[in-house]
Amino acid sequence: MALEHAILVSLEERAGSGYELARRFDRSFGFFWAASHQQIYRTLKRMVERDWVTVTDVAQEGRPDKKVYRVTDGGRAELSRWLAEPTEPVTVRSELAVKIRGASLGDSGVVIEEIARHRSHHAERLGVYRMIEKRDFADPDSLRGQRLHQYLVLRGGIRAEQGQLDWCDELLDALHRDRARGKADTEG
Amino acid sequence: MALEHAILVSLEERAGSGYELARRFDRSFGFFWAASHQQIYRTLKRMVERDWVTVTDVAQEGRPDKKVYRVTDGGRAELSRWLAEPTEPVTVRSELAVKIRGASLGDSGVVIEEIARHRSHHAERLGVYRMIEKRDFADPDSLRGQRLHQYLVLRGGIRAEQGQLDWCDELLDALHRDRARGKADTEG
DNA sequence: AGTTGCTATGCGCCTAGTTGCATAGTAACT
DNA sequence: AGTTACTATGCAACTAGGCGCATAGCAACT
Repeated sequence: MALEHAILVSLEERAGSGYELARRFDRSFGFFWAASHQQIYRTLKRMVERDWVTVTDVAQEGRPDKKVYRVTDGGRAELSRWLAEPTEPVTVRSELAVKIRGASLGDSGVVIEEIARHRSHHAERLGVYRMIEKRDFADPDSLRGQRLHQYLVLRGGIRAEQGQLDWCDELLDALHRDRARGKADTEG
Repeated sequence: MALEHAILVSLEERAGSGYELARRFDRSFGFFWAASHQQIYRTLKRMVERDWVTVTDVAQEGRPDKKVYRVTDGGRAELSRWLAEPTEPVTVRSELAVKIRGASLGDSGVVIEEIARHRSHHAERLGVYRMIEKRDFADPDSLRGQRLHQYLVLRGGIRAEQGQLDWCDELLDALHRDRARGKADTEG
């Protein structure tokens, strides 16, 4: 699993608390890896036990104390080990695809509505990603190192959302035409 | 979760045993939903308890007896209910993306090798899907109903694999150029 | 007689992840 | 004084899924 490793990467870039990590996972890191705060706190606890990170209590003004986590040498070693280890390519697991296969057996109208809902979702995500691309990475050819890597991950998100969006359009077009033909058959 | 619903859809199209379902999930259904035989047997057992399917022992010649599962009215009702229920769009969860972000902190060479490995994987899957598309769906405009839905799901698989492949190419190109620039800096 | 391979079913343990709930300080608004 | 919102942490129970292992009939080959 990669949540631990995603946390190691994030903490290497900048030390922080569980709460801060959760916010990072909501934003840039969450482009490709969602994690709830419960998961993050539990994982951090385990990582402390394994000596991959250390924790320091930090008093704050005007807000509750926080625990700042920092990567140890052991954590860096684990990250190197994991980077060199092959991982399985993602298996696509699409509930929407199951629903499309099920459309023959039920009301295809509700499936079409569902696809439209997914289309909106992906269009919105894509809009956010495109905005970030334009705002933060105006000159991609000049990027290097960490900044380049951030850009490339964003590109992956853009490609994934664009792909889903295009598929939704293909689905809606084909299913609408199929319905129209079915109606013509009944009437004619 | 959709494994139960994927099984319902598959069994509605044709009744079968756990073993047969496992093979279907290895083939067409597995384009978008992988499931091990252990998972399928366990899920079928639960589905019998819920009266979504019935089971009949069938003696066979030259091979072990099998248990054939059939969808009940209750199962069909559940499938309808689920089809109408909104599902969350898939959150992309890419270990490869985590590794790219980690490349700044470790050996970018091993990350490039990993991307190349993923590229091969996606190229191979895409090849299989394209072959099926050409062989089984030569005239997509004429498709209707169940056959159309099968084709549309395959199209989703093609789009997903093509997207991953293109991203891998973009990654390899950018990371190679970044390395070459770094080398030029050291030498110059 | 032994091995390999396909068909066929299933259990037990573990990890990862989700859901719901609980606590608590501070600030700003009503 | 009460509500809402943000910061900050965490547990308990549950579900899904993966990994390893076990059993067993039959066929074909060695």
